[in-house]
Amino acid sequence: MSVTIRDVAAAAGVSTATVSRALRGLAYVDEETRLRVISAAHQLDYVASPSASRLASGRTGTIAVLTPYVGRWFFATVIEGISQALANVPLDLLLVEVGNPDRPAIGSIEQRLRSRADGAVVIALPEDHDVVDSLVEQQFPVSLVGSLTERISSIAIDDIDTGRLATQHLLNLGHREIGLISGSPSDDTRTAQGKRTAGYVSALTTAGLTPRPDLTAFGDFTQHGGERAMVEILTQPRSPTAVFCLSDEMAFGAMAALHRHGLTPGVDIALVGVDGHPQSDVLNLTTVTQPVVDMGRLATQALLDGISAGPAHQPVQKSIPVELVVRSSSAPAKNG
Amino acid sequence: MSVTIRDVAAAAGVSTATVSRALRGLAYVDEETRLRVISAAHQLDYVASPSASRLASGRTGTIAVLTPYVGRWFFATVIEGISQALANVPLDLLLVEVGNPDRPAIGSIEQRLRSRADGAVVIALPEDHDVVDSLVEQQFPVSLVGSLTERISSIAIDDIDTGRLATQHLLNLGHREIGLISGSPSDDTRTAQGKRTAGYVSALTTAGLTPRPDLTAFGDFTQHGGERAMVEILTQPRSPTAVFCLSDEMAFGAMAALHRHGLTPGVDIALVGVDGHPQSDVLNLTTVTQPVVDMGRLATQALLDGISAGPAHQPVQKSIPVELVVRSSSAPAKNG
DNA sequence: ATGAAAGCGCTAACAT
DNA sequence: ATGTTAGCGCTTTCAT
Repeated sequence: MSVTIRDVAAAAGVSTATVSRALRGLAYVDEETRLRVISAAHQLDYVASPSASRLASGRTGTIAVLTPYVGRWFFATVIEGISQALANVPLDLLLVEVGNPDRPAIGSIEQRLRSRADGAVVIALPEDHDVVDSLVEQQFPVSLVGSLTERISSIAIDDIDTGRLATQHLLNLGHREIGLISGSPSDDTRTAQGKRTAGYVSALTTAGLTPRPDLTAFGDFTQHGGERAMVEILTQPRSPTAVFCLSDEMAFGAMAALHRHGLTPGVDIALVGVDGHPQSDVLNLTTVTQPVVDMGRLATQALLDGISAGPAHQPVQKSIPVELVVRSSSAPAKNG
Repeated sequence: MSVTIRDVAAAAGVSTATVSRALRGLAYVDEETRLRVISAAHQLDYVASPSASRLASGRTGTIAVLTPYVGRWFFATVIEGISQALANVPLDLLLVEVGNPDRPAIGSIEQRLRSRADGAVVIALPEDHDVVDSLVEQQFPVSLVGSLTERISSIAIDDIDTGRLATQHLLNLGHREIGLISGSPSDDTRTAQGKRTAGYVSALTTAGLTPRPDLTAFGDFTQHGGERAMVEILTQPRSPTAVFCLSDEMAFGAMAALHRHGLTPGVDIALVGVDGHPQSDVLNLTTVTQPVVDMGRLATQALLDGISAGPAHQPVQKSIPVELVVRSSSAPAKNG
């Protein structure tokens, strides 16, 4: 079909082996020869066939990104960081949507991945998720972003601390009836959701309060879900004076619900989110921010290091510090 | 390393050719044989090596997505649509960030793509962008989302109309001094930005008005940029009573700027955006919405059709209808 | 309906 | 420093 390594070899008057070495910058090539080869390759507009070199070398030259969602802010932003980290290395980025219960894939992902990528950055999947587990078991290089674990490279914020920080902030403001908008009803303590909830509970109990189950609702980590959840909470007999939302997007929805009920965030009900979504600024949402792009970049770097160092590599674990950004959505309890 | 087609062949007592045929669902395989092969493959946990089959067949089994940004809402959402369209076909999704002036890539993208993907969905790049041009010239299957052109499959909204619609809405409300927040100072008329601006100008001139250059500012399609742009506009001697923002994200920034200046969108200055970003709802932003996920899905489908139909394929052009969603950010001019 | 065998275009020993 | 030569694991004629 197109120009092959043989054409370049012929044009440069060398063997294909020399072309291969010269073009990949390997040693044992006379500088003069290298230049001749490069020039020939350039002239012929030669590009090595990835399939061929992958087959021959056993390396795929690609990094897979495993993510449950691609459009949501947190995930898209992590992917942006990964893409940045990959911009200056000769690796392809294979995007794989996984574990989205709405859309099951064909065939097992672990299986397909094995021969398709040299490693994977996994976004927001717990360490003992089936896919992660079987990948790790197969010695497949993996790096997690959004959850921390000892045996695998992983970058995340301290979610328990995040929950505690947000809740404590509300407590400090004098709030005593603090609701919670979580993602889904699950008592899985390994997930970000589980940990943030644990932090929330811990802060409350430390303050001598008991979490009221009737003030917990679920928003599926979407804005519309957050809106519905807030409505649910508002229809309870005794409304809270503050609500901790496990993500900014849900908090935005909660804000919308408040507005629709003629209430003002920070005046009638205090709101705190998690993420540091760009819009939290415009909407004056108090939030616990995390450096999402950096996290994607760091996880990718850890993965690349792990791949080049081999299985002996010590996994990198990095707990990224979060920061509470106080805005007008959280104000002192009016009280009485 | 792992189990190959030969192992399966041995286990099933057939040749590798038969295994290949059986597993890919080709004809001329006895049903009984096929079952035996499938069962053997299953038992051995066999997965065909993509590099090998790609090399042998000449097809890459992957679709590239070319995008200038991965984290921004519009782009991430289009990618989500593409990912959805690819979920049920055996094609990999290769994500390639291009044309982001901040981060030049290594080597020419067109060149690398040729041997890496069977086709590409290109997001928001004009038809005569270098990359698109050279791809098309090489007969490489391409499908555009975000711009329309006759010779290539393309899905987009009518951007001129979009600009006109938004501006006309403001005119209908009685506004006469209508500012513009665009992306960047460029008079390229092929881009979405150029066309929306043209629609804006057209609506104004049709109404007998002359666009005032001092009421145009640039926000780089980001929220912070939109904020700065709005500040610029506000510091002009004669402020407008309304501003048309070429994207919702910039409009959010503009809202923030207004708030910071003690002004209320829709009361002091009317605002209209473009996109239908989920947050436009919470923020009560009047906007021209486009079905972004669908557009990604449609473009992908068009690409796949084009690939299977061969070069004879008639390109699909689809101009997606937009819809003006009126919210409280646009109110009648106070007037006098 | 199935098998044999020749590649696909590279890389990686191994020679020289 | 460079060339020779076996594959890598599949697909695809061409036979049978």
